[in-house]
Amino acid sequence: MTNVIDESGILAISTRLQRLSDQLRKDGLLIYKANGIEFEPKWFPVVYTLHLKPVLSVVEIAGEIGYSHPSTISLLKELEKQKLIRSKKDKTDERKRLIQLTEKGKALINDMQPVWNKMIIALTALTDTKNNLMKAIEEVEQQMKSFSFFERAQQL
Amino acid sequence: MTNVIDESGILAISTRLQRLSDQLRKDGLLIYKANGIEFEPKWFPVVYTLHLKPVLSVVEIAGEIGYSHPSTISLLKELEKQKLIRSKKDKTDERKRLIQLTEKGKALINDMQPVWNKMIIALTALTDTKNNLMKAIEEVEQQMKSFSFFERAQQL
DNA sequence: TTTATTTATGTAATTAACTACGTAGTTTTG
DNA sequence: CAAAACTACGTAGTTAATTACATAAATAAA
Repeated sequence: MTNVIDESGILAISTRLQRLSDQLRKDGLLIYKANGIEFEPKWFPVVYTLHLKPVLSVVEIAGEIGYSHPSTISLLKELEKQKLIRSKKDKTDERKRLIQLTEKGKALINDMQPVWNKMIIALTALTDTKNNLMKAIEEVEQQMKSFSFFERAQQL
Repeated sequence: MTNVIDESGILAISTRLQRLSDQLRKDGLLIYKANGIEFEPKWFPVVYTLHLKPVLSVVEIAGEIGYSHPSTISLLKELEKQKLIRSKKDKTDERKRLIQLTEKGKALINDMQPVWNKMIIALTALTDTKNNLMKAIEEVEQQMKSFSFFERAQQL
């Protein structure tokens, strides 16, 4: 811990969060690879969403994963190239593209289950410290919902 | 809380961290603006580092803030364009560029102090919940140092 | 039933980080 | 002390997200 940012305290919290996120994502990729799974961590939100809700439009997926719709479209393009998802027009609303997992996609999820389980165990061990990271995130999001960082700072 | 990602638990922790980081950074920008300060949150690590250690080379700054040196160079270019920093060649080592704050940079830091204080208060209030976010981050980084996410998952 | 508004999707340009590579000094080694 | 290895910096290209804009279909309103 010799560096300034680690010592600059809470002002650098955004940087710290991002760094932690990146590290976890990088390790995630390594874990999939080491287990012979061809899957990128950034695909997880879309694939997991379609696993739980099998047929959704582009905007619905974007809403579920909390990304903008253009970001979602580009993820969907990658997943389509991998043949993990496919899409069809909604017959009752011609604007909508309905997305679903392909058989290959469903099979991959099946193969990934044991890896996801390992990840859950490892992440739980990693974050189950005196101050639980997942709970801390949830608590802060809750706090922000009632009163954002901006509002709090302006009120002073 | 209707969306899937918020409910998918710890597997989506990297996405959650990133989202929180983005939100805080966006609000940070708004706070600077609302206080009449022309400053971008992404400059904070470099500027704060130079505030504490007044003369550093490019690679030293990169090390302090935990970024790659090309990322650091591009931040330095922006700060130089804003005339907040300047650089000179190290006479004992011709490869090195030594960076320092300009008078304008130092004055800006002075003007920002009250804003930083507001931010510290707001962030502290926001994150001082049952599970303290800053402490949680530090604890997880400590955990990862002895035994990474990848290592933990592979060992199972 | 036109017209206006909203919604769904898509494209283009931008941003903020990265890795990979190249070059020029500096240091180490045979 | 010449060659090899290392270090510092810079550029180019990539990535994963964004915002802004455009278009077409559906819905609401005049």
